[in-house]
Amino acid sequence: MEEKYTPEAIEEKWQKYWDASGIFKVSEAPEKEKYYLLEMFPYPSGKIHMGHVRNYTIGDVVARYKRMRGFNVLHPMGWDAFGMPAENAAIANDTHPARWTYENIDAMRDQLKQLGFSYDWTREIATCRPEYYRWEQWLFIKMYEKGMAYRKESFVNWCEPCQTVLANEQVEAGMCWRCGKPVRQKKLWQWFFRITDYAEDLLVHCDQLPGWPDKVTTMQKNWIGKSVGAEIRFPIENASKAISVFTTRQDTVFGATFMCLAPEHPLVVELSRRTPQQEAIDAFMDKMSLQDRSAKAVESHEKEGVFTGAYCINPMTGRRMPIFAANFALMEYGTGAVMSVPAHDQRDFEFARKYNLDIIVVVSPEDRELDPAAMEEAYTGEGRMVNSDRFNGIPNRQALDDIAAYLEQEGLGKKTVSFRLRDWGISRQRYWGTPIPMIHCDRCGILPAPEADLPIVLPEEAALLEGGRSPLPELAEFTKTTCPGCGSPDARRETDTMDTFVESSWYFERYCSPRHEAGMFERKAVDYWMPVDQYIGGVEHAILHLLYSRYFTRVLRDLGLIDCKEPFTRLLTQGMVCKESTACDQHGYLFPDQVVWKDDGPRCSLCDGAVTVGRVEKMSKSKKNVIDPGILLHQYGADTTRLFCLFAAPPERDLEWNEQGVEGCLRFLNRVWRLATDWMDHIKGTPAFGGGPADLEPDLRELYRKIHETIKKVTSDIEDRFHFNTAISAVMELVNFMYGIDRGAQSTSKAAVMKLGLESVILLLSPMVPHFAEEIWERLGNASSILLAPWPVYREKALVKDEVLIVIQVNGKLRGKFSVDADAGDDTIKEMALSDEKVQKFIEGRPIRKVVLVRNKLVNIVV
RNA sequence: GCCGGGGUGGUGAAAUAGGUAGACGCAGAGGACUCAAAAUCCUCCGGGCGCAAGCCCGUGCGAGUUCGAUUCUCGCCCCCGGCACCA
Repeated sequence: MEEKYTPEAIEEKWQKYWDASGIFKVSEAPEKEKYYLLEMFPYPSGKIHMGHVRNYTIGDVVARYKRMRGFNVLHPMGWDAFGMPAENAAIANDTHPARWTYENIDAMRDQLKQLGFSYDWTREIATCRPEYYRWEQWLFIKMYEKGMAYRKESFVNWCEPCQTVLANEQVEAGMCWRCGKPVRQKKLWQWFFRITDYAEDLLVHCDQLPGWPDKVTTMQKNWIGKSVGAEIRFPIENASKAISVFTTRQDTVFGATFMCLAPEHPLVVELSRRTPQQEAIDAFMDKMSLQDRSAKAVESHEKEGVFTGAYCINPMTGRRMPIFAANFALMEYGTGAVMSVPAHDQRDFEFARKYNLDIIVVVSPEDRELDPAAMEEAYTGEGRMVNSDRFNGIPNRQALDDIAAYLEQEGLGKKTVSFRLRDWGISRQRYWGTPIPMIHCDRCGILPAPEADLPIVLPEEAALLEGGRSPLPELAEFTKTTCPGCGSPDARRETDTMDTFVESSWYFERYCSPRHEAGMFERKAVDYWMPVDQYIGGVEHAILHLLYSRYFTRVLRDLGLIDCKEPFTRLLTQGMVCKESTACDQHGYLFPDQVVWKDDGPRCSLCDGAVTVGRVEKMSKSKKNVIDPGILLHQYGADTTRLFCLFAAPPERDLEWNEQGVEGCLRFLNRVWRLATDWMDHIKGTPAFGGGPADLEPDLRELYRKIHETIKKVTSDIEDRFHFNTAISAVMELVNFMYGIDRGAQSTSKAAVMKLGLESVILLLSPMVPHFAEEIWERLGNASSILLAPWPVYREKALVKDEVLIVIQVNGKLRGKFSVDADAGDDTIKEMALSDEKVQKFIEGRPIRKVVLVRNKLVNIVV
């Protein structure tokens, strides 16, 4: 083994071998323990980016590791292939979404293969293929039949000039990103999934996902947002109707002095008719239709409202309460109406001050008296009830229950729970998505397409219309159909397509039997593989994708299609890949290779102008702070690229890209290569040392222990917490140690221990740098692939140390250290610490108050 | 704004259950090898004071709990992710 490490040749060789041997192809093997490892599938945007490389490298290490531990590992890959970017690219490059998507998939598959990932490529899926979405349509119909899918009116961003619905992303500062004109809120009939039926269940099981990071379950719980309170009816003055509100503060109902309705609330317009406020309300509604109504925007807007001209009656006090339309009230939450208690709610307080509305204190703190006129903010703390008739004097916490019970008893309201979670709107007025398999008939209404007609194929050759409009509504060959109810030839197909989150909510189940044609999946395959044992992906999906997937898994279970309830047993959310951005005055943002780093600072390679270095942020095309993995692969090879992704930071942390760090990784691989080369002749025929420490002379015993310590460290770093960076560090330490072993004086035992060391290094690194490991493994004389070798095990006996290092502190500060026999008694250690020369100096003349002893670690002397 | 996370040397990071802060890399400095360079190998590398032994300071900022805090608690500052039609 003389020659240099040449990644290109080695990587191609082993990729071919893996491919030809079909070693990553798996099937159900009930006698073997299964392990389903899944990484979030990519959107086929054109090229692999560093975020993908990182995500899939992490996954591949775990997959290969588990395989070496004897598991039957399912590790599939596919494409989240529907979505808006294909439409945007089609418009920008005068191509077609389907063509663009399929070309991207081919390019990206090649890149993934170059990285040497251990996928079972025979299971590849693309969600834009009819074979896939056919079952999504089938499921939609099942859900419709069970009442889990329904239609209601809701708002969309509408651009009048483009005649299109816009995604939130396509609205920039209230304007359309294509034509720059204002965007309006428009009401449309749309399809929804009744996810709120599962709100409680999804919430409760957040606490039964021990393999998930707490931060993710916390975010999900907050997203579901359960609150316990009461629904109270406020009769409208001079009308037979009442306004229903949801509140968690029914204890403050005696302090409610006005009512706020969401602008979208149907009563707003109704109540203002034929009142002097009619015009003001119309103007307000006009303004609101131009305002961004997302929660984010609503929270940050200046609170404003308009009197509707109508009043309602506080059912507890009989007080006349003006009814307002207010921009901070959300139609989607509770009932879309808020009983306003300005004394005890900050938002209501600000609103009352602004519009000069009455403030009545009903909860009084123990330590002071509240004066409504002098208050500077709402009092939201606890206290005793005042101005609340029969409830006066009791603690407000108790009043929560008492008042709820009273309301119920008097028929004025009832105890209830409310969720922040809303039903999942899945309708998209877009072309590049799964057609919703419904049919509109003038006579029969809305009916599902007959199952035999599935899939309802998206016409792939259709072209987008101007402004990015979906061609489907105007495509007669698509829309024209026969009504399955009455046979009328004038029925029309639904032209909305589904949210792409729908495809990604069940793809992990489809992977279990991806070519199954008789149903969504083959029962025995899903039963064997599901749930996913380890799911890995970006933290940006912590809420929506994961919640929708959990929901879908419940739906499938309730439809009797699968057994499993939670789809992902363990979850790892990885951080983003970041890099500083660079820009020059003339050319704006610059790609990293457009910047020349000179002595007087960075310069633009195009104009030689000065370059400003921006902050480190997520790699994105728009900021041009991207590293093309393709170039990296070419320059350093897959193994070095993979190693750097793993070494630079632990997975959950953001990773800052640094070119020099990559070179360090290549250097390390070269170092291992050289170590193997240097020792090859000595160790090739020798079996790895299998004895115990007692069989070795002291200097080899140390190497022997180091090897076992490394195996233990690497194993627990991978198994328990996926901290590959520290695992790699540990191997580096072992390699550094092995470099210190003298090659001059040879002995059989030395060769045997070195063989053990080198084999361990290669085996421990093999999930991370698989091509490199295969090559050295082969050169060490092994006839079969390293993939078939078992993961190394450490011996507890090998780790035992004769002596331990004890640190001495005086008042918590480090003052000395000494070595002692591992089995020395506490008193001996204390004595040794106290008699230490340096320590003496610090305790001299001061009485010893306490001596703290931590076994095998430290002695702290308190004086 | 709300929810969640993060902040440690010149730099990426480590310290797994409150116990030696900075492992392992990168960059840098010095040396060896070389005609020379590259590669490689060896040594040094948080700040201040000191000839030295050593002492003091130091994990975003301020307080607290503790014999002992990067780690726990409270308050603040800055950065990042999500906020329902980007995926």
